[in-house]
Amino acid sequence: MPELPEVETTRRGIATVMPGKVLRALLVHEPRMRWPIPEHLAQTVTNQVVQRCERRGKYLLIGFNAGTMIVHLGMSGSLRRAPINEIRRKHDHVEWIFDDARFLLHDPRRFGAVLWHDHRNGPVQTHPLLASLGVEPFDPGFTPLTLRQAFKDKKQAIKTALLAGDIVVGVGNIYASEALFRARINPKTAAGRLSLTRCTRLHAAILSTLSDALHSGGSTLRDYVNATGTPGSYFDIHAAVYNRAGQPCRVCQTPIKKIVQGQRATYYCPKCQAR
DNA sequence: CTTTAACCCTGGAGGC
DNA sequence: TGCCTCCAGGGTTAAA
Repeated sequence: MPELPEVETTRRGIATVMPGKVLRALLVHEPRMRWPIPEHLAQTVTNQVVQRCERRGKYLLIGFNAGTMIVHLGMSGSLRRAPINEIRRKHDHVEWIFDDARFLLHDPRRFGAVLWHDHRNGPVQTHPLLASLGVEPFDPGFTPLTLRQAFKDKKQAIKTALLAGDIVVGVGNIYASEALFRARINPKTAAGRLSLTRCTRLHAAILSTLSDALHSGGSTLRDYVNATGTPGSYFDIHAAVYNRAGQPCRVCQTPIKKIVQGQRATYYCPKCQAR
């Protein structure tokens, strides 16, 4: 469910509530996530004050004085505020309980994670899961040259290289296809063959795609929180190519193609993205 | 070192 | 209805 825009929207949601508050309880109803939720996590954080709510890539970082909770939403996760007395539903695996607020981690597929990084082991950024992540797309350090340098000598297809997250984070499967369409670059092009000109186009396309999606992501998340029925979905977003196989390109009417790269679906216009 | 593929898991959609 | 297969927005890990 979450790509970077929804994770960032989630972060903003918890950041307006959690910091400065005492976490009264952490209820772990299902510890079997991507990795087991540490057994002693609840007692470690109970009655500790949340200092900050940050994000690195698609990881949410809930900071305490003693350490940082690392939360990932995986493919199907959401972290939403819920009324204190609302009945917990199926797949609501973890609860954060404050005096006047409550948050539920809901994750049917359990690809998500809740981990703990003790600050005695150094800054959270040195955690193995975070240490080799690429630059944040909205960081000023992310430039066309970042891409050109990182792609240099790579034989990997550009789509796969983008998705790997070790060059720039936050470009998920939907937005990898969307950004390449905006940049008019064929997803199969070897990363190392991209000129600086095309890296500049791709850089701008990544920023505009993510920034557009951030607004949509925010609205789908609000729908999700308020939903009594089905949550908002990224499939509702006006995608140029994603999930549009066989349908006419919005620019040239050529049917959109679907291929598989690295076991993930890629969509592109064979005419607009000829190479 | 780079690149590829298997795998973790549930549920929804569509075919029969 | 039911049963089956396929597919899904992520990312780590082992193997080639």
